[in-house]
Amino acid sequence: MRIGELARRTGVSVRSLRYYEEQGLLTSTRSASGQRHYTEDKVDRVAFIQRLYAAGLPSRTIIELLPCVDAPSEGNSDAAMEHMERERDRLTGHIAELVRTRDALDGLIATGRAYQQRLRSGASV
Amino acid sequence: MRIGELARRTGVSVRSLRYYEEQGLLTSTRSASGQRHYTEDKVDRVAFIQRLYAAGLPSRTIIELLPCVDAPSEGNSDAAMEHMERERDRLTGHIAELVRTRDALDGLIATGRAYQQRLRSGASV
DNA sequence: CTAAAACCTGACATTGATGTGAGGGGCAAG
DNA sequence: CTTGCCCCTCACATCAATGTCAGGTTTTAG
Repeated sequence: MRIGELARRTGVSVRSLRYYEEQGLLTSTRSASGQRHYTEDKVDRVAFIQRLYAAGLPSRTIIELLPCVDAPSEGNSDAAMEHMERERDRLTGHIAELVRTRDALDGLIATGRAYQQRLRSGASV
Repeated sequence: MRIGELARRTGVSVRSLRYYEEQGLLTSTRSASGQRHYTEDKVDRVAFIQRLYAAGLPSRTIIELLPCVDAPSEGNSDAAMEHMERERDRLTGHIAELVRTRDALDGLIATGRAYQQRLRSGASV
């Protein structure tokens, strides 16, 4: 498929797809005229890249990890393994923090709802 | 306390504290000579701001939410409540995504470990 | 064949949080 | 008084991902 279709199917902008390629995260074959062509599996890869981005991994890190995805257990250096574990732990900590923040938001929301409830039931300010 | 101490105690750079103030997220009293002075409770506020930032809320959003923190249930407009609920939901979705990503990383790590195990036990490539 | 739609490269713009540096006060200790 | 450290403002730099525009080629549909 060409870049437009990949963009449509992944919800990622054409610009970003070219950027991923520039960063070495995504590969494509080129037609004689220079147009990029992608295989079906690139859809999943783009989705995965997006998730890593969303997880806050910088592309530098993603570049290190992708070989492990491409060739699971082929040349996974100890360094790469350690890097993955570090990122996993970082992510775990980050998740915990987000959960705390969400709980704080929930608390605020509950307080606010209770107040609105009181208002509606006729209490004056 | 002055800005340097607040920075030290929160682990946030002096630059960032001034930026928070510029964004209306943090207040300070000024001494005659113009130096910022903070009360003890600002330590917690800065920590909270940092967590909201870490949760990916842009300062625009944080500005909307902070009044609800400052005066719980006082003038919480419906709009602010809705905004908080939206952010809470967004956060929930984001957390779920991060968990998925972490699980994917875990999978890669497990695969890699198994491979290294095989290597160590004498299998050749 | 032609027009529209999609693609190409390259470059500059943007956003948000933060770094950094210049140039200048404020204040305590020696 | 001077040295050193902390503070002030202003302004420009940075980083990463993405947007956007320009000028040009390719593909597709009619």
